[in-house]
Amino acid sequence: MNNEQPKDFIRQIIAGDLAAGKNDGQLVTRFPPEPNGFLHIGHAKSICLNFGVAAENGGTTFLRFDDTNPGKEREEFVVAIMDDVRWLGFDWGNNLSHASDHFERLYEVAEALITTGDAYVDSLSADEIREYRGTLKAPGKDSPHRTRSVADNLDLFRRMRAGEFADGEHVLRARIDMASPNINLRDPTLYRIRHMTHQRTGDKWCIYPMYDFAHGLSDAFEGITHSLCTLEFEDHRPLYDWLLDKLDPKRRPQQIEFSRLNLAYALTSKRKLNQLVEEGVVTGLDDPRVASLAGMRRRGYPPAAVRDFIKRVGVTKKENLIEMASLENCIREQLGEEAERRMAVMKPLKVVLTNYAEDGVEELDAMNHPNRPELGTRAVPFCRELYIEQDDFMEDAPRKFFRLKPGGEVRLRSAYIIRCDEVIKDDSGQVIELRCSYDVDTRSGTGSSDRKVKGTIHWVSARHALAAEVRLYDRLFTDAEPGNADDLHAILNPNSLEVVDARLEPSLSTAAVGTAYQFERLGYFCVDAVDHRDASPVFNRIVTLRDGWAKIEKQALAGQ
RNA sequence: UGGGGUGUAGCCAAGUGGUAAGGCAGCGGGUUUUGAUCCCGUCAUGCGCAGGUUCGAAUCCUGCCACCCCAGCCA
Repeated sequence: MNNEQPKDFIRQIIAGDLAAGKNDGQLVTRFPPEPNGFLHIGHAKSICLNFGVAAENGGTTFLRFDDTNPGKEREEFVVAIMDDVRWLGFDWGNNLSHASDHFERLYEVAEALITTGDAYVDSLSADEIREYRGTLKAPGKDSPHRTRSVADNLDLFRRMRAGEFADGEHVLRARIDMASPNINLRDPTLYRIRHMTHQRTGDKWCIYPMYDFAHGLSDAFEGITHSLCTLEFEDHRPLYDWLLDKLDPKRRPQQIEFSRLNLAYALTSKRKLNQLVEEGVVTGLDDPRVASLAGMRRRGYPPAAVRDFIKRVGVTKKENLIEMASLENCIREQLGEEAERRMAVMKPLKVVLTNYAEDGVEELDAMNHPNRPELGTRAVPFCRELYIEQDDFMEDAPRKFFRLKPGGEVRLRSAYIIRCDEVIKDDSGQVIELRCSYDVDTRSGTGSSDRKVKGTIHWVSARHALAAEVRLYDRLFTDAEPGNADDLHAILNPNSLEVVDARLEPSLSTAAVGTAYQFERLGYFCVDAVDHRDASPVFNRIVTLRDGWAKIEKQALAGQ
């Protein structure tokens, strides 16, 4: 993995500002989520950008909760978001803030704007305000209340704060230009009345600042130098700057916009996700099949892989739609590097080695990582009865099938070469057991035989293996069409969760919880396992299942 | 002629007047104790289109086209 951070246009601007000594050579950024839901992969871009660019330049980053709209925001999301940011590997230190921390100061600025004639209380209804605003092509017209005196405005605004009015009766507006071609400048609303309990300030306030008012000012209060946000706020920048002009802070933050990250087929819509939860299709917003950061964490995605993905995607102002394959490559690459390997058989097929001693048991040395000997080895028990993967045996195998077939040979990973001598079936013709013989001279690592066979498969000892109920999550839930799925049920993959009765290598005991895990042969999918002995989760990590992903991807594409 | 943005390969993305980086995907080959990994090769006579300036243009100029965002008392 290349650790050099490419210089995108934002990093170039910042490097230039720093070199020019702007902001006294300081760099302060912020990641400002509204605590109204879980963070998803798209947020990772903003997190990595804001925290990343600050860390690279010795700057600091605030984690600021934009909690200006009570009723939509909850403490539970605040906690989840902090967990996610930490998981991604970033630390805000003491720089944790909330827009609500600034409510008093924001109110003071509002009064000051009233005093200078830059803001006024409007008493039009929401519908009337919309009408007066005009349209995209036609200018708006002044509200009849636009000319209220400073004294009246101040009086009304104070009474708004005091709770004398009902929701919607009045609103505080900036006095800018009702004919501006930029609709955001047509006297934007600064404060609205909301008789609601705020998750942090309780019932102290019944008027709440709007995003545009609170955000720019919070940036200024916190000494933010570079306020990085997404493209849809480009039209808000003139308003952001208008506010700063009025406030005239010693350090003036600069808003810079970049395009948000869109992951093809990833389901990130809050509405759809909540529907999945309500219908019990997923266990929650942190279900391993959901593209939330919490889901990815449970799924076993290494945070370093997500960071690498964000780095590869880059930062531009271009609308984008990143292919899932790009993310998957980062995950696979990171896991391939860091994950220790263990063997587990998802769909067991019994194998009996007819020439192996009845009571014989030996401990074979297996490498924990095929390319990193420094990660050591572990002992894997081997005996007369084994389990292999049902898929690793084919009775009528095509020419190019390299795994086990009648009369054929295959190597058992870290063990011996075996030959399939006899196939045993039940009454229905189902293969239930294979009688095989092993070649004692081919024990792994002995070098006593240079015999080579084309195929290698994984296995577990039937006597020692842990029986486990394993839930296989083979992919993230996706939209049938990027960002446009009306029928939620049409986008669900019925095979996205499969429960199998698996057999695990003994070293995958409860002690292995949290151990990165990977099957080598396949691509990857997520596994949740429950050890039957104590019913606790044994591991929850990525397994490769490349073919499965490829297949399903095609299915989703064909479904359009 | 509302305003603001963006166009480089299937998907991202460098490039800032000197002759199109890199990654993903794909394709071809080699190694391999899991058909994985790894390695090697290949993949834009071309930069939305059309003109123009220049010895030289993805980069500069002109005109056009396409797509995205904005009319919350959401963020």
